[in-house]
Amino acid sequence: MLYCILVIPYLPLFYSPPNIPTFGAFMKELSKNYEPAQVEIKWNQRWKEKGFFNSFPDNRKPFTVVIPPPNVTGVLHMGHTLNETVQDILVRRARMNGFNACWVPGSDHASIATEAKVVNMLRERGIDKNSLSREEFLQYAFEWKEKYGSIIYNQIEKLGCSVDWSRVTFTMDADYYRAVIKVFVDLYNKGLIYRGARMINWDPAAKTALSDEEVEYKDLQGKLYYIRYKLIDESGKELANPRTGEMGIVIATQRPETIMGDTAVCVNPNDERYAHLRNAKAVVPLINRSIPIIFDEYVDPAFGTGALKVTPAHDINDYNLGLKHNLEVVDTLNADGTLSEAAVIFVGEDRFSARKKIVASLIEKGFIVKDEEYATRLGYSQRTGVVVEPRISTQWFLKMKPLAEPALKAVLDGDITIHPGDKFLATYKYWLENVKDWCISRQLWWGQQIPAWYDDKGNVIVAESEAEARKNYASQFGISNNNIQLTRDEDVLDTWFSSWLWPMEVFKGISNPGNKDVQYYYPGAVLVTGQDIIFFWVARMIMAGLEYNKEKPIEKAIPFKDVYFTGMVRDKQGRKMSKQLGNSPDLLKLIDQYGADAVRFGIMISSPAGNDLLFDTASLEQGKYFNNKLWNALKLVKMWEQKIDADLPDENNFAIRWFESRLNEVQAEVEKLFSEFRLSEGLKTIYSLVWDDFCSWYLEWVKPGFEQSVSEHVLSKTKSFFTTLLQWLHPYMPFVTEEINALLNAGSTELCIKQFKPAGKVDTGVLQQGAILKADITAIRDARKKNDIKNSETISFLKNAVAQQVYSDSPMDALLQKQANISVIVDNADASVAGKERIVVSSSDRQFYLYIDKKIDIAAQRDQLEKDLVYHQGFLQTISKKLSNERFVQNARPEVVELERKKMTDAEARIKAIEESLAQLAV
RNA sequence: GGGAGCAUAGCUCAGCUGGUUCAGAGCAUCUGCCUUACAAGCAGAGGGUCCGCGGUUCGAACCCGUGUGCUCCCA
Repeated sequence: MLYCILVIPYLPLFYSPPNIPTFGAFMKELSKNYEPAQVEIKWNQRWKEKGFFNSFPDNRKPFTVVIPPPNVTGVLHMGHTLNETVQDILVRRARMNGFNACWVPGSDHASIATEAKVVNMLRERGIDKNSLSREEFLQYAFEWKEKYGSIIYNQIEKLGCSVDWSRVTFTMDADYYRAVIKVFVDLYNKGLIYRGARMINWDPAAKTALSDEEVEYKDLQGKLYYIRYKLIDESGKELANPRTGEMGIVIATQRPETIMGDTAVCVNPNDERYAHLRNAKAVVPLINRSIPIIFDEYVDPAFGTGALKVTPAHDINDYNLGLKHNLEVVDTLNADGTLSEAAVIFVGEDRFSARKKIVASLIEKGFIVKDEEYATRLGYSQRTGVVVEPRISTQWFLKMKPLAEPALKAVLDGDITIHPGDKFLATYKYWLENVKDWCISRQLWWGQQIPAWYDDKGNVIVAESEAEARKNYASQFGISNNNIQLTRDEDVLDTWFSSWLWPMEVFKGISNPGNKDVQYYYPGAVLVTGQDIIFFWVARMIMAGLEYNKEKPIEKAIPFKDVYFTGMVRDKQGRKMSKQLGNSPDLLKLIDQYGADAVRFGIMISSPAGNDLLFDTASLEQGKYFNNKLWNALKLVKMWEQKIDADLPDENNFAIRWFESRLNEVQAEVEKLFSEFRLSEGLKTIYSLVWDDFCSWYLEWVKPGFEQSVSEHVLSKTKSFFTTLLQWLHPYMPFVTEEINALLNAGSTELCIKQFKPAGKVDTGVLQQGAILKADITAIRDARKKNDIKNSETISFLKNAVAQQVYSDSPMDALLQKQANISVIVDNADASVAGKERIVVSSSDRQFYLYIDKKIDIAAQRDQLEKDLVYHQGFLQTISKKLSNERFVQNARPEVVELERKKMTDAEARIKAIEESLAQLAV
């Protein structure tokens, strides 16, 4: 016994005949499971060597996509992964559809975020930014960019993105820089850019202005302090309220630390409580400054005490009141958020600690009447996370109205289509209709320096270079060039002021207008981006595109034809991915673990257009399993190559005709889904076609029995079907498909450039037959399972008349027998049936009888059949009720009525069949 | 405060112009299988008051109103 057990497993190795590889040998050639790591490196190299993704203008139609340039500050997160995957799918598909596809990669200098990181890096190295010159600082910043930019580019490549690396662009490249400056000067000369003092959002950590869009509001619980201000009349005598006898006036504020900036107290002119205050003055507590009482209907008498302290330097509404009433502006804060000299007390103290101290001394001196909890809202800097400080400052602005109007029109007229439109069109429209001027200056060094020069009197000259500025200044002011002292504006431009030129300037459309590339590639086909930057970026690109291509027809002026918004990637629990939560996975680790194709699959399968997706590695696992399924199908087909028998009769014609029609049918479906940008559904459709139709049905149908041969025709057809499936799948999963294709069809064209063929004809007849066959096989397998008949067990078999009719097609009949493992066909009179139990299997109106030796549970069968009968009778009843309803027959569309009639006859046939079966059971 | 969206199986979601072989998919669950491509697999199964209420209609997951719960955007 022991001897046998030890020896038998080794026998096949010794006895394998020559020339026919054993399964063992075969396994050596093709690994047990698909192993992505080496395959991905290999194909990335080969694609690059052959330059498949480098695009040059030619006479094909272009398909241009510009990557939303990731910030150089870090690494790609899952949101990028989704974006890049979607773009790659569209670009690869276009390339395979005859377009000259060009996908331009690049990155964004992200001024605030990057500068903050560089400053931190310097601090860690013990260098203070303020000790550096601008040029020195920029050198460090470029060093940073080289390091992190390359990390991002590496990730893009690892993911399999088919970008044209020869066109990689960075928003601080020399040409790009010139383009931004050129646009600034141009818009200034057109009167669209102006400089003005405004209340702006100030980031005290980054010490820069922010645009409205860079501020995020959070609800929180604040405190409202009621503070009593002393009142005095013109002679300096303290005033009491004549009606109540109360001294002074009580004011409610959330920000007691700003009282030193108060320059008035405002009350409503109709508020009788304060009618006695004309010509009176209030005295600011702690610093004893007297300020006027002003009267304005802006104040709501019902809110708080009906008296408002006015601090023009620190609140936009107060600022406007100040303008109206000609108030002094006292700015009590420094740029870094500490109290300034103007505050008189607590100078140099941070605003939040100053608040505590001021509250303490107000309490101590008896100024605070009470405090109460108050639900409020604070603005936070999107970049540094600190509370934004409203601040009066001189900044550069871009007038938006004239730019917004055409940008809105282009979308409303359908020149640009937003996907999914129902969701984001309204948002886009609302923003553009209510757009405010764009604050474009930033108090930073990392970015394009504003090309404005000032003389000592504050006169400003805007020009593309200092030389030109001097020349213009000289001619404007009549001074000889040599005597001019000009200083350049210290500030740089908002990052979005450079990235709004992206679709043009990646082709040097601004720095070298009308060049061959921009003429060919502009406008882009589709822009893929996150919905969160619809205002920051998308709307502004449309504005820039229209502004700088005014002479062209609209379809040539827009920066892209379609905009596809992806949703946000959240974690399994639906939380946003963030560094603080640590719930954002490392892309490279995921690729190591699952393979790039599986990552792409996982993120796409769970990503309905425009909806947020909950990222779960379970879907990546599904992708990995799918890779493996493809790999194993390859192994099966490769094995058949060793088993060809040219003389074999072709009995698999039915399976081949059926699958061919399925392919053509699904191709049309997939094309429609793509035209609607429903990429996730497209993948699902192909996935199920591969796994279910191809692997579970077709391959099983044509698979030769153990140690049997396969015909040349079946093999070549199967390979061609498989290749087509790989080709469709390629845009989603480029590596595994390319690899399998190469192994399946040695020396063939690479999939990434192989052109799609138009869909062939669909034979609906054979599709219907296939559906019937599948249903019947499943029904018989189910019956076997329910009656505990092993698949290997031989059964005798009889069909009713309807089934006999359906299975008069003999190849189809052969497949039914093969797949249901039926070996003996009997007729009613057959002697072999005598004494056997009979199981009734009904599938629609077809009935199959299985004869077996063992006892079966007739009662259970009867129960099941009776349940079916009741259901179908009920069904029939509702349909006949519907059809006997005159209003239905009159109002419904004819084809609907026809369908109902068909349903009725089908139900009748089904009921008849079930009744027959029940009668048979009774025998 | 203003606006938009969502609610369907245990989970994540499809469900196009309203038409009971239309309540569906994937994952998860249960059952049986190591069948020479695949146990990362095969074969089968169960599972839902389509958020509540009212209305329109011959007919509602789908249209309208309303309530509840959640999400996002803007101030």
